[in-house]
Amino acid sequence: MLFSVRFISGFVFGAGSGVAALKLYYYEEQQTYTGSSVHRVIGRFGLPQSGAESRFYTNHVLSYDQTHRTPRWVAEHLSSTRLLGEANRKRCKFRPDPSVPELFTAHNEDYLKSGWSRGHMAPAGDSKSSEQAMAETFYLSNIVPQNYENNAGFWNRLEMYCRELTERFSDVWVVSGPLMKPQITDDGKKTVSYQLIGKDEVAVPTHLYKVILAQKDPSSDALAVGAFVVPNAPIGFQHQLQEFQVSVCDLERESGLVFFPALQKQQLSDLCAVDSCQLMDFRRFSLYISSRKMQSANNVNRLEKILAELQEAGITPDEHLKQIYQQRRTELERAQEQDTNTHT
DNA sequence: CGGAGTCGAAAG
DNA sequence: CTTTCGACTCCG
Repeated sequence: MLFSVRFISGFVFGAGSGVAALKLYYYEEQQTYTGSSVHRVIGRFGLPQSGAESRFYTNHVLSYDQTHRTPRWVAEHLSSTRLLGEANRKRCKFRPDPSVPELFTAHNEDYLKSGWSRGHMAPAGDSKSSEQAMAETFYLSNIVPQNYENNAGFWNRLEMYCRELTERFSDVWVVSGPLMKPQITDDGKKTVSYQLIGKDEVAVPTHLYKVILAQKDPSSDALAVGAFVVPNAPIGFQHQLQEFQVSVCDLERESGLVFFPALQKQQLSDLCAVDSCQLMDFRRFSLYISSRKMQSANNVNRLEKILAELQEAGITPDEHLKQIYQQRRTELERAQEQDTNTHT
């Protein structure tokens, strides 16, 4: 069998930023020829293209689904050092991926007021290492319609857990994506049903999946893997991550994808047997969210309100939060002092 | 006047 | 951390 693969280089200019030209390399759809003349004739005017080729960005790789206007999978590599950085999502914005043809791209209008939020597959929080890397995670090629509570809650905590794994594993690989699971209808028929939103008819997944592969240290080949399928719906703190664990094999059959195909799977251990698979509990999560809110508070009133709401929820601040509170308070008071001075 | 873009506030 | 939304600006 003979593979004819043409190497294409495309230049795409990041709209708005107007600075760096992003250079994307990608393979044109692979076309296989048997060498027989009949197949050359069938392909005389080219064979159909699905646009599913791997797309490479600064800190993630994805395959796009032109039918659903979402990614089908998004792959990342996480490590403690690669998570460092100062890139800020405040300077990023959701936008169509300039490398996706207009005919197949989603737009912000599809999501706004749709009842669904724009959920990152490669999280922005994994790309703090550079503004460019983070900006690319905001391309709609990396986004799926996601239940807001799920996005800000359970899925958010799952993403935090992936980052936390880099404290105990030297290297972590994550593949995330949407899933359309069939339901059994009243008449007993297995049926796939999903909503389409906006003018571009972006497909709302019934579930989201995440496959996590973790390596203890670079020298050993001790690998652990876990696959999780999470409903695209609110999931409360009473639920454990393990409740959503599935075998990689089952997920592969459901998704039609083979994950980490270069891996010797029989050498793998179960991630949840080697690690805790415990997401942040309500208290820790609330404390963390409050700390982030305090750091972005612009006045002392807001600062007080965050503290009050926390105690309203029955949570007493720990020392770490108290420290952040005090630091931010003195910062704000000092700024206010300066402000009044300049205005007198 | 209305669309587009930027900014900051608020909420899970 | 994860978002949405409204107020504001600019401009044809």
